Amino acid sequence: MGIPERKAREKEQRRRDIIQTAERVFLAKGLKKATMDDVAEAAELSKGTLYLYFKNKEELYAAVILQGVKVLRSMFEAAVDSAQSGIEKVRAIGRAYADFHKEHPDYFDAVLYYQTQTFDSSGRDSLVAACNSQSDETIGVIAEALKAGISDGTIRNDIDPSKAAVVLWGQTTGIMQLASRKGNEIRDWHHLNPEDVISGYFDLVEYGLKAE
Amino acid sequence: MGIPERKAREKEQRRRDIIQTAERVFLAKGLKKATMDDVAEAAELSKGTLYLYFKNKEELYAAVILQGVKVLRSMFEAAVDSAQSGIEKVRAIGRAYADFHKEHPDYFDAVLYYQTQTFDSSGRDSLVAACNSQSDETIGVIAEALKAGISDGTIRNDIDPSKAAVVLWGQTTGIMQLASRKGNEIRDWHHLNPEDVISGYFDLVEYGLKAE
DNA sequence: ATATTTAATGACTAATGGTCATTTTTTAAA
DNA sequence: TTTAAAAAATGACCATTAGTCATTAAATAT
Repeated sequence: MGIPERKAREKEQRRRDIIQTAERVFLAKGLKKATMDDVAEAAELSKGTLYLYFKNKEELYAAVILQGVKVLRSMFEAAVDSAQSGIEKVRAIGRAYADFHKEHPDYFDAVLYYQTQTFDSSGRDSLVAACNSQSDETIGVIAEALKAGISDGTIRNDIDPSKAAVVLWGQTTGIMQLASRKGNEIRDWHHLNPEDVISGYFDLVEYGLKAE
Repeated sequence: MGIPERKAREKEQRRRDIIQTAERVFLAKGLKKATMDDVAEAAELSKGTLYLYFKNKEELYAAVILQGVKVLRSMFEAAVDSAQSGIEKVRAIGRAYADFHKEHPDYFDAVLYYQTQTFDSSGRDSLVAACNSQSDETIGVIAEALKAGISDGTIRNDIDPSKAAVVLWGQTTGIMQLASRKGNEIRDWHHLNPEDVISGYFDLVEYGLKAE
């Protein structure tokens, strides 16, 4: 009885194909502007078929977001590996986030979209759940850097690495969002360069974490 | 020639009425779910008339957002006045943001929407520009608190109050956004209470700013 | 060769932001 | 007061698009 297995494989493959096409279309036209018809045409399938494989448009968004979060996580990991001391690792992570924004603006927008939304009742095997899992791991990378810093004495030992990792994740996203969305306002109203705001943020974080 | 003046007054009044109605409708149904037809019906006007007074739906959103930002700013001001030392003022602002989220969740969502969007070519007299102005003043309140802290010696004097105010605004928004949108994930994946994350954040900020 | 199950289709619906020719109301002129 | 011109308001209409479902096509089993 190898036929059911083969069919399951084919179905899974088709699903993957759709995701890949959707990612191309969404990143090219922007999450909001790309329509399901666009995706269907690019995938050389009817729109109805898309809905056989994905509950709705948001599920397809989630697939793109997932790729973005994965890229971000891997950049964080590379950053951690590139630095020696714990405090340097943390700063490297910050720089990695800024690089991510610069090098992958589309993915950045996707990840920001994920951060902004509340996805209700995300089935356990859904793509949204996978995004949550990736986010968790990403925060885990931060936590590891903090722990390394506490071990090597470059980060004060009275902070809770797990909690601080979540805090850093949230506040850094806030800063990147501000720089990305309100860069012009920052310049016009506050006469500040967004880059300077970001580096000022890094300085403040470092000061808040550093031992001694 | 008093007629043009009277007509201008009436037009302005009608505009105000529409804004007030729109605010009621948007806050009741949620920004996304409320339709222009809803607003038109509530305002006892035809939909076409709405578009005589506002360019599009986003302009009406902006009116609601403006109210929200005004409330937030006034809460910040009250917080600053309630505290003595500079560092206490900063913490009070943080608490005020958390209270704003709790007491005015609809306005909080509106402000968050504003923070997330990039409004292109916002005419100088538009509501979006007014939001920008309010944001500017809100950040100004933070900057004043920081300056007070530097003066009274409770905040270290090597920070740039203007820059740090923007940084605080951005990162605090990020934390509030995380707590608001990903509270469940924080609980499920990291076994942390969002409230604890927020207070942990406040602690970290205080440590980063405090003198001595 | 036929029946059954599975996969795919695309015409259709519903919702909604936005428009515009037409109507109503107000003001100015005769 | 009557009529013409200007301003304000209307709502039927359009375009877009997410999502559905009866129908068709393809694959599999009998």
